[in-house]
Amino acid sequence: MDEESYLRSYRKEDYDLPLVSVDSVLFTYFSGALLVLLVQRGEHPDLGHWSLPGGYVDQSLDSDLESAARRKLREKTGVDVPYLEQLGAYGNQSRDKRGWSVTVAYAALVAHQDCQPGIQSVSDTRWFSCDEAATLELAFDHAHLLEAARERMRQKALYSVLPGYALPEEFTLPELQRLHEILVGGALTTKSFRRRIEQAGLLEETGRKRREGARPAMLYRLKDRSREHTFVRNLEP
Amino acid sequence: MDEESYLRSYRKEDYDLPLVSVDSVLFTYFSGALLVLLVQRGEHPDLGHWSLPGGYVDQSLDSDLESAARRKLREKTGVDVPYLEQLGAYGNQSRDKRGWSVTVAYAALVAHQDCQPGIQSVSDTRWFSCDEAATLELAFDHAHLLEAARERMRQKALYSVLPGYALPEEFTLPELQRLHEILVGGALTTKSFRRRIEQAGLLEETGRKRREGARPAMLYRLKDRSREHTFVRNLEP
DNA sequence: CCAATAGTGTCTATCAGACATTATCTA
DNA sequence: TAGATAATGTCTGATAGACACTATTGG
Repeated sequence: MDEESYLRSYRKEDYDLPLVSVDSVLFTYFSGALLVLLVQRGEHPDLGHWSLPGGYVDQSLDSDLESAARRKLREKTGVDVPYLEQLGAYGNQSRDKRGWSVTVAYAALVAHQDCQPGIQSVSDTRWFSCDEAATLELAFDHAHLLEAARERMRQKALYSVLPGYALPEEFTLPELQRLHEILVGGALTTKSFRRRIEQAGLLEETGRKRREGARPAMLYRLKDRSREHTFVRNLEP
Repeated sequence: MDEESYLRSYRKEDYDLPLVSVDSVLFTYFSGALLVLLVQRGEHPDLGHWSLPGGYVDQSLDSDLESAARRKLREKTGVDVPYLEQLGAYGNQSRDKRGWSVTVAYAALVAHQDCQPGIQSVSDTRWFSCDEAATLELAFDHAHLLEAARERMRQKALYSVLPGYALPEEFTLPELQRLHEILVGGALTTKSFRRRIEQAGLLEETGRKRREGARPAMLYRLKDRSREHTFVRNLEP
């Protein structure tokens, strides 16, 4: 039999396939806290529980896994997130009561202000402080995914400036440092934090300043290179 | 409707599900070269092409994704690999001619000698030098997965001693360094390489020595901590 | 002895941590 | 001016790179 006939005769229905979903842990930073977006489930299973934004891959809508994750986030936030990174696939026979299932998890970052309008229009969706979210009984294994995303971001905070994508386009260095400190779970030394960012040339001064404390702080923008840059040495945790 | 009735009435058949497979990039080191295990496809699609060891998740045999990957590797090598790490999920509508499909890719390491008997008993499976494999027309998107695994291992070689799992239980430091150098794609400085391994206490002397060149080299074993340890600073690429 | 590979001593360069200091604002 | 936050200067410490050196083998 040649390949063409094989493909014509191939019937997916003959196989018992796992369910496939995508789920995203979308973080943002707002008024001094790390927030994560949760959606209240309106359907079984785990009806009423809070869960990560996500759902089944739709073969007609999604050309690949990342598009599926982006689509789900767009449906809940109204915007395309500026940073999305795959965490990994989690699949086993027990994580979904409906049967053997696989979810492909993503970690994502967005500026709070950019998606506030979109979120407020969807009543089942809201930001939780990350700490509070960790205490909730999330649907499926989403507590585990949240934990994994949190740990991934902690690492990123030690060797990159990626967390900056959770801030508005213009932000101050003290702001960025506080965000990194929350992710890392401890204080960072200002001097080291700033020195390496400057030396690597990852930020662009806007020229403007903003006052939060006493002295106004310079506003910066992420340069495109920031997305890929990693420092060869980690900061102390 | 309560959850129980929902689950009773839920029929997976009502949904169009993607195909789900696992594929592993199994590396080893033998006589100065990095090798990767390939399997010649005996079925459509891509009949006759070389491919990564893997296949569909079997819901009755596999309790989770990693078990599925381990099972497939066991079928081809006869052994349980000592190191297996998820690379990520790759899913889209075009990677498999049979339709929308997802593969969960793993990178794995094994000592060449440990699985030689198992491999020689399976005629469709053999080691290729990694460089040669990269030039083949592999099935599906396996060339891409191989590339991703290679890059992941390159990084590991810069900040860990994980590549050691591709060596026999007892190995010499020059051997380990040569392996790291192949992964990194360039020379490493012996002094730095050895110093950091010693300082972190990642290896255990066996007391025995082995001669390859002139002076015999001390034999070492990986300590368990090696699996998790990462250096805070990368070696120069 | 030489050639070859294994392994070390030691200096320098780089970059993070510590911590004092200066700068710029409000009240 | 005091108090607060922003930002920098400068020293120290850790660790990687460079490179010369010693060690151990066979021929």
